Amino acid sequence: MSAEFLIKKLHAFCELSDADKKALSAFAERPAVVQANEDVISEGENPKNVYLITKGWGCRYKYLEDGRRQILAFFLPGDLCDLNVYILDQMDHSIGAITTLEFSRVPPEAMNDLGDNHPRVMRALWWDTLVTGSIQREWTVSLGQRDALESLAHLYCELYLRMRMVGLCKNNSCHMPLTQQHLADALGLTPTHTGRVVRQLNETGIVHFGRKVLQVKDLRRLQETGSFNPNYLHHRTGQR
Amino acid sequence: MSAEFLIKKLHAFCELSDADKKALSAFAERPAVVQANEDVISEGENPKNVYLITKGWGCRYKYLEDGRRQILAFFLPGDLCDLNVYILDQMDHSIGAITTLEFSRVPPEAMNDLGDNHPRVMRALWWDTLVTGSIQREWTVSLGQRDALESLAHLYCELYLRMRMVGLCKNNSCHMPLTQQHLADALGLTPTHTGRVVRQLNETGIVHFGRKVLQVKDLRRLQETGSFNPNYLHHRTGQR
DNA sequence: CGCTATATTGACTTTGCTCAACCCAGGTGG
DNA sequence: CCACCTGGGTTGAGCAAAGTCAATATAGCG
Repeated sequence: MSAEFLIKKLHAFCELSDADKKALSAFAERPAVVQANEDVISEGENPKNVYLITKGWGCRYKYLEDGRRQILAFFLPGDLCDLNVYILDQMDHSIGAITTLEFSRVPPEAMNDLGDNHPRVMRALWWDTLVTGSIQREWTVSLGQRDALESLAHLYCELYLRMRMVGLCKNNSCHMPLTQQHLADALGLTPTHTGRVVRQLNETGIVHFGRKVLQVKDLRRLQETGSFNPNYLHHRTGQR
Repeated sequence: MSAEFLIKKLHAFCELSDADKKALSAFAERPAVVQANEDVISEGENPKNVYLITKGWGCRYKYLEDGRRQILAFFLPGDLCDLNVYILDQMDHSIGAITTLEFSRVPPEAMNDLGDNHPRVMRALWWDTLVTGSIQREWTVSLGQRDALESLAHLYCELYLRMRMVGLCKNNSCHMPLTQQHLADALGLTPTHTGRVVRQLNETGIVHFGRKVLQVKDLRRLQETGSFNPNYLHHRTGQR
């Protein structure tokens, strides 16, 4: 039942029936695996499926000609990539694995089928897609307006709440297998400066990141530090 | 026939039949108007329609608590906002007018109808939505990786090509009713620095922006300056 | 145990920010 | 038709945030 994380996440939007859940579970049969640093699909390839991440962390990213890289989004278990991307001829960015990554390919027919027979689920998936777009816009805000410390705090909030939504937090902590290089590529900073800012935030005592674990000691203050407003995640209960 | 710009744009994706075009034209009946600096819809409101911009320029934007503003995207004639946004309870950002703005509200029923009776058009609209997402990601890349000069050149390219797609360029020039404040809010810079960079780019002779007109004298070199690769616009003919 | 990744530190540079003064063009009203 | 006003644009000096580069430390992992 490896669609469990997706099902858990969609619960933040609406209740699903058992039949709904069963239909979603069918998505996650025969998972594929890629190793860390390999691509699920690369820029320029023709996308033929929707991808459902069932285990591990991944990211969207894009290189410029001269080697600069921007990470555009992180993928967590339960994340779905681009509901109808197969309309396009080629990917304009890549999707890569950060850890060993397990995922399923959902063919367009399966999506159509879901649309015909489980409209409530389809609606929930569209909700998820809209939230993904909203997260992308919030990254634009971070990169444009927030300074390094705020941006990092904001990213911590996003990832912590998303992990919590799929039930992957315990004791105010969650796994976060990112290097400072990953954070730097996501935040548009250099690894050196990212390191300084990570330390600076650790020293506040509000949060601690190290050894692949993010521990949020004071979520309220972390949100303040990152000028984080959870409304953009469109969680039914308001997500705090 | 104020859906003409949308129809022209969709041509970059596929051919549409006369029946298809007629169905789209129905979208643009009874246009509404807002004045410059007013909102089409504001953050927090419940979105009930899809909006089609038929005339003028607008933008998506978002304020932080302390008054910093980030412009998230520019809207040009022919642009459609958020195909199924009415799934959400409230807007997580605002859509505002830059000039006097003419737009139509397309109700969900009209969208469903289009999906049922004109699948090719629906597919074209989804293409447009995917391109909009791709543009959003490219802004993330600009803000994260490109310096001020590159970012501005990249934005010039985007806006110029988008205006050209809807037939609003003449003699390598197009109308661009943006102040340096708008550019600054979009690029994550201060107006002062934006002004310096605008002048700097004008002085290269590659492009000229002033008095609300953007003149592209050497598109190839402008693209190089902005490390601009048009593939992300997913134009059928490759868009140069 | 040693190798490679990752992370840390320090000195110096650069890009873009701040703030304040000033200028200019175009629209308004006398 | 001209004077004024206002919003936008420009200039300059000093400053801060983040970048660069290189050396060093540390930590997982085989």
